[in-house]
Amino acid sequence: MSDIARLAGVSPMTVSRVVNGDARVREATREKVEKVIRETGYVPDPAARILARAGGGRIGLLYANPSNAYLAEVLSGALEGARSVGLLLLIEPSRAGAPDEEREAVRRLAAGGAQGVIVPPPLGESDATLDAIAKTGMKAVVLAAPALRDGLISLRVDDYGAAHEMMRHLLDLGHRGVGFVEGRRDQSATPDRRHGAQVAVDAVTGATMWAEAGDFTYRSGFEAGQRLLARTPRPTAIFASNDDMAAGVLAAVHAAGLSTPGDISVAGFDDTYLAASVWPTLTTIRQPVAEMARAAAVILGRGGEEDGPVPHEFIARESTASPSD
Amino acid sequence: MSDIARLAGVSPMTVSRVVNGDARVREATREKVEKVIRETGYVPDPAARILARAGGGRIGLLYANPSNAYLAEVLSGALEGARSVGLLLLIEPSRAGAPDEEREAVRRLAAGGAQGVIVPPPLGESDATLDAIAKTGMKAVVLAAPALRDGLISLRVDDYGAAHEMMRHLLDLGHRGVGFVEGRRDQSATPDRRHGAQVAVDAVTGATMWAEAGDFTYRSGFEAGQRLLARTPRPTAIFASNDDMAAGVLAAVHAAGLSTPGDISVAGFDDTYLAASVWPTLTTIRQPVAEMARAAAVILGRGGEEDGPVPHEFIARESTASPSD
DNA sequence: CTAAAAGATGTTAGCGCTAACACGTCCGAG
DNA sequence: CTCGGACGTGTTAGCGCTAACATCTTTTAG
Repeated sequence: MSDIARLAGVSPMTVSRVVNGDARVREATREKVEKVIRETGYVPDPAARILARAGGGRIGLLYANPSNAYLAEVLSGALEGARSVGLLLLIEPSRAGAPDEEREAVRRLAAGGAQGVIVPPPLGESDATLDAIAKTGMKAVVLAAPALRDGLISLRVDDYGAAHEMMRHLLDLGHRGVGFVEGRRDQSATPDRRHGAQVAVDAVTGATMWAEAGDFTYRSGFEAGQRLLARTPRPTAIFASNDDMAAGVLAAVHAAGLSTPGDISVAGFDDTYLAASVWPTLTTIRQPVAEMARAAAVILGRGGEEDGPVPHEFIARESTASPSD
Repeated sequence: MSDIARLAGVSPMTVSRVVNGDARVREATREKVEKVIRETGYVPDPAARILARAGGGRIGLLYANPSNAYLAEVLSGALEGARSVGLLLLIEPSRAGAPDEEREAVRRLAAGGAQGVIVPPPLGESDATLDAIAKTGMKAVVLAAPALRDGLISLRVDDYGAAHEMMRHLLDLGHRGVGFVEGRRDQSATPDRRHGAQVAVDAVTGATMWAEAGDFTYRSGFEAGQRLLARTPRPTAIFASNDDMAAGVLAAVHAAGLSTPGDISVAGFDDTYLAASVWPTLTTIRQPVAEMARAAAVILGRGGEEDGPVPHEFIARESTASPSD
């Protein structure tokens, strides 16, 4: 860094300011420094930055295995958000369902000097993690989960509204008997989604919704799909509360010798990688996960308190159509 | 750290020695210090360690979106491996297929002081990434890909052997007409797996293998499955060269009104999350991805040169059985 | 045209740790 | 004994950067 400073004819501190996007640097100076940086290919040393900020400027990202499908997006978003506000991202593996490990992960982040922590699902609804965070006094942003404790900031889509919208879509297509596959009972999005779907159905005379239990896995979707297809009258559409289960429902439909969307429309929720790769591709609700993670990093950095629902997006694909009769 | 030193009645340097397992510390002193560390829950600041070690002690992990399913495992493994040898892990998003971004990601790591880099698929077979790495002089360990350049260390399972073993399993069950779904042509595991399967088939008189193209996606598996099922005589088993495609094949089997494994056995490869979540669960080959990533970090840290195939594991689940006739 | 405010840059100190060397203290060989 | 070395521990300096404050320069108001 001092080399850069010398080459640009300024002090190291000014270089630091330029690198960190400090506003109080004259345009001419900034350009001079940036030019030298570009020419030399200088990149600041992350370790030194962390150290110098000692206690400040770091945030943590917890992650647990089950959030598999999200991880790449969460990571990218958080990394980018952290970079944009000049924060360092400490990444720490945790393990949902193993309270000791969850606590240890939080403790590590705190020991690492994180002032804030991003908590993706399913950790955001885990008492062990939440309590440990509260104890350290770190700020926390939970993703896709409600703010279960005071002081928590929640970034999530409006599950109720999104489910309502999806069910509305199915009803508008003309479906009157619709199956619904619920998610895990211990996640608060589950009742929200079901409720949204139910309210949409109740608003249409002659429409009925049959709900079946599920646990967000492909397999549970497959089984719930089989149960729904065995009903008389048979539903003409099935709305599963996540994509994995919707894929399972799709398999059940095919296994029953029926086609999608010809005989049965199928809808999912989340817009994970799976939604666009199964056949037919799934009509679903997109949660802007990367965007949420980026926002979380920015909130933790700037100390902002932006709460409230994140906008979701209805994604129409091939798996829904009007009933054939 | 100085707190620990004070509490234990020693100098900070001695604490450092204890933390780093330096041999020249009297047993009594070590115990005293360790006791204090345990009681206080002290965790050394990785950033400061790295910094003090002047430039050394950092490795990078590149990741590209498509490696979605692997990411969580690769990350956990790499993080743990890095921690175990006291390295700082720099994580850098890249984008396979965008040469400029790939080069930029590598450049960033090099500038960040990484002396080595872990390259998960599909970046390990990308010229842009590989050339950029060579230019920086960093050591590199590629995961699940061959060492396409001199000096590269490759950590991969024996694709040929594993495919041979899986096909052998199907033949042993009594299958004689077996479908095979290939992966993307630009990944070297593809011919290896096909070849392994082919050789196993050739060793059994009366056995035949029909290969279909695929590109590792669920959808391509579904389509290849449909083509294979349309053949006469129809295969009694289908071996797809990854789990996503195997799941697609499963869907095709069900769509054709057939059952698995009753009518058609299906086998996958990789043992991703999907393999255990579809119904029926997939017989597949497990690649110890987390283990490989951990090993990569350790190799880069210790400067070891351990090469050679990583042991894979044959996982028998529900999707394969003897043919019904 | 001057003084004070505002803006831009420099200086000093230190983040938490570890190399490198300096300093005891105890040992056994001569 | 007495000296060289082995051993255990402390001291000093500095890794590359940034907070906080100090200083210098420009602007603005009267």
